[in-house]
Amino acid sequence: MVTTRDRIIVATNELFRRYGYNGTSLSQISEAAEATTGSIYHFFPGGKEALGVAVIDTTGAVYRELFESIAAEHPDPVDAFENFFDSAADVLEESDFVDPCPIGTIAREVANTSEPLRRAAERAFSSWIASAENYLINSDIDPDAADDLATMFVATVEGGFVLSRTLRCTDPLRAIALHVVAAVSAAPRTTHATLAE
Amino acid sequence: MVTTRDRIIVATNELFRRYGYNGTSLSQISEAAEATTGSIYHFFPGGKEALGVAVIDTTGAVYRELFESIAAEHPDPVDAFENFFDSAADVLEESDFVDPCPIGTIAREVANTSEPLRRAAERAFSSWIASAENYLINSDIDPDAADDLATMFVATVEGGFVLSRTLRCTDPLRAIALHVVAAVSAAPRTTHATLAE
DNA sequence: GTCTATAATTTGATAGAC
DNA sequence: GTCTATCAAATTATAGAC
Repeated sequence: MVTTRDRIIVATNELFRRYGYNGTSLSQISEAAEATTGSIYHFFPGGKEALGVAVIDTTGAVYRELFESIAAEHPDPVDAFENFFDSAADVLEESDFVDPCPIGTIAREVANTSEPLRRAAERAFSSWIASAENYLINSDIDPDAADDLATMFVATVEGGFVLSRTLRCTDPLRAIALHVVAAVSAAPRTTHATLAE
Repeated sequence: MVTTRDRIIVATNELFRRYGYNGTSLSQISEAAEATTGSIYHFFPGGKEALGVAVIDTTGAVYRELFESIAAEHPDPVDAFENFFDSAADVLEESDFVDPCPIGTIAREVANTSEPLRRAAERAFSSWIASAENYLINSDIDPDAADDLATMFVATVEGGFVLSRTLRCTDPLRAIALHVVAAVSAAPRTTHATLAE
């Protein structure tokens, strides 16, 4: 069942992807969500800022789960990261280069003006890094290397989105994918004790 | 001689770094630049958008020149990239995590609403990639590898800024630097014909 | 080139009926 | 929970004197 609250969050997410946080007005949200400002303030008494936090938390979890579902289908991390970047490039192109995710944009807009929003973005980024790190360790990448690798992965996703979206071309995203994959390939593996020892 | 036009551009750049494009008002700019709105419109008849384009073009050139001056001092690309990321991390920390550069933020805010601003950001990114590629080729990196490497460099800078600024910690930037440096080290070199042949 | 004054619109947010 | 009406403040931009 789609509640009014859900409709507001989904519509706001779509608007933030296109216009960012400061570029989206409550009247736009009201219209797109088919909910009056009274309704918006009923569900989000904290106003636009509280709504923004809810959008970031929701979208952050969706993207973490997307990564984890791709990871679950690809035991080899090289395959998983290749697949993730390929999918991201396809989605970007099909959407006519609308940002796939509003979190990075909002993070940059409000990092110096809203602690609640900044901390929501921090939660999202940290959860992605932790998820990627966990997957890498379970795929026998050395734990000491996994953290840096996961951090670099999230950074390149963010950087790739900005470049590809601004240049309106998926080449940057695909060039970056090659290097992330190379870094994963080159990473030291966990050495397991064998039965023969 | 510092002209009024210069003052407006510098002040706007500082405000955009902190609050983004949509988060900065003309009244803030007027106050920070010590110039009335009449003056702002005198120098930028196209209003806020035209001023934004001027800011992006100016800052884009400044950062390209910064990279080129670091490159000129370090013949070995590994040293150059290491130095660049180290400096960036230091600057970010010293400024209490204010964005060092407004271009990526503006690019994400307006990519779907202002073609003049989007194209200005595209010019800046492309000039950085071209500059890094040119330097890599002159440092005997294989030209086929140099383009992808330069693209990845710019993407990781952008991604590293978002992560480190949002997490208020330079670790991401430093983790990323390690991987960029590793990618440069692993890149194929140009094989030169020698006199002995 | 710089100034003040102001137009026209939109912003985020609230009050109170139903 | 949803609605309409409305507030005060801020927004970009312009006009015209100096």
